[in-house]
Amino acid sequence: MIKETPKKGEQSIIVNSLKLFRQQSFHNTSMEDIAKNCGMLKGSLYHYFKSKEDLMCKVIAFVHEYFKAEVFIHAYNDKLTAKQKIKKLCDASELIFFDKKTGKLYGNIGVESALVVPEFNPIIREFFQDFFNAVKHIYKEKYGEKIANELAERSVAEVEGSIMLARIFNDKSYIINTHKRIIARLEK
Amino acid sequence: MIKETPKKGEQSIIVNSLKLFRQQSFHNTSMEDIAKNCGMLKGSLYHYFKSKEDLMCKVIAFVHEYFKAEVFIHAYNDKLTAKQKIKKLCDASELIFFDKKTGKLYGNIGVESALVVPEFNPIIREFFQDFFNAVKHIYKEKYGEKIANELAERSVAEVEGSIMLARIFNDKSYIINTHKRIIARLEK
DNA sequence: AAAAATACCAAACGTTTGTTTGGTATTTTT
DNA sequence: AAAAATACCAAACAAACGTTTGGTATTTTT
Repeated sequence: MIKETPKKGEQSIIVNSLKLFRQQSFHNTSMEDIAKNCGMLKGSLYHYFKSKEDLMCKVIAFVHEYFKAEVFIHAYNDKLTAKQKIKKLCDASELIFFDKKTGKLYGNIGVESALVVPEFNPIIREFFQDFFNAVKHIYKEKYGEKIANELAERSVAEVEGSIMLARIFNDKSYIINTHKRIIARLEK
Repeated sequence: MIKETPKKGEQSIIVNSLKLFRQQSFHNTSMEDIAKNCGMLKGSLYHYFKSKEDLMCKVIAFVHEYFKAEVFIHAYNDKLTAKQKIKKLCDASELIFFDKKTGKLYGNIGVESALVVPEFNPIIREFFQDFFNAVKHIYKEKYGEKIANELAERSVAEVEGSIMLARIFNDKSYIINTHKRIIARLEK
């Protein structure tokens, strides 16, 4: 018998939800949207998640793990120079925010909902803490503790702000220019 | 006869809505919330606004005008030096984002909803265009067209990013530090 | 092989929410 | 003074949404 059913199970629901949340935001995605995308009924989702917020939390955690494994990790690869590290980090995050197929620009799903659903706040903090630590770790190769700290804080703010502007004006170059500047700060 | 009724009329509804939208965001504020705050029934709101989105658009426009009159305007006061201008601009916006009474931190209501409600996008763009122009106008006193442009883009991104971080970590210093840096770029 | 857990379906529930309708005082215009 | 516009009230509506319940195959465990 050939199984042609869409992948199910918790993990696949999370991935499908992530896709929808990225495309249409948390508030504009209903449990029915998600269920349909998974080939099941919305009530069935409650077999895996106790609420929509619970699902979202697990989606954010998934994204967090993804960033750790695919983006932040480059900061700790000691085979690279500081400049190479930051470059890899920027490239990897561009791959996430720019959809090469559709040309669409995505934001950080957590950020946008963290300010509206207090429940998400703690996990978003963890995400940014890791983001900050990764960037700081790179700058510390070239700068002292205090300056590295300031540069990291500034870089994270600049990146997040430029992602927002990029989405509002539908123009990637805000992000690309910010990345260039961040890399330049490590230039010899 | 003494009139003790809460102020009504379109303008006062807008101001009341702004207060609620700032405190609880667009999605977490219902028409009933707004009506109650105005001392009327929610149906009555439709005498002034044809939808919740229409109301929000007018609230955003109100904020935009407020920023023009109280914040951006300092960029064009030619009695001030560039440094004085940017300083006034930063001070004025801090007055808006920090609630001295409650200690609460507010965000830019439009930004957070523009990414969720496409209808708001054009008016938010106008807001940022004016913001950008004001900052650029200041930097042009010291730098050439191209650098002023880049510095303005960067400053706006940094400010917006730091507002976001400030709210997520509930810590004003992100904004304060960013303002300091922006001012420092005009130091002799 | 029996028991238990898993992975759903089908349907309904209850609440919230934005919006509409019809009417009535009050104010403004003519 | 009559007519028209304004500023609401009171009530209902309709749709969407997250969630619950009860049940049934299927798979896993014992």
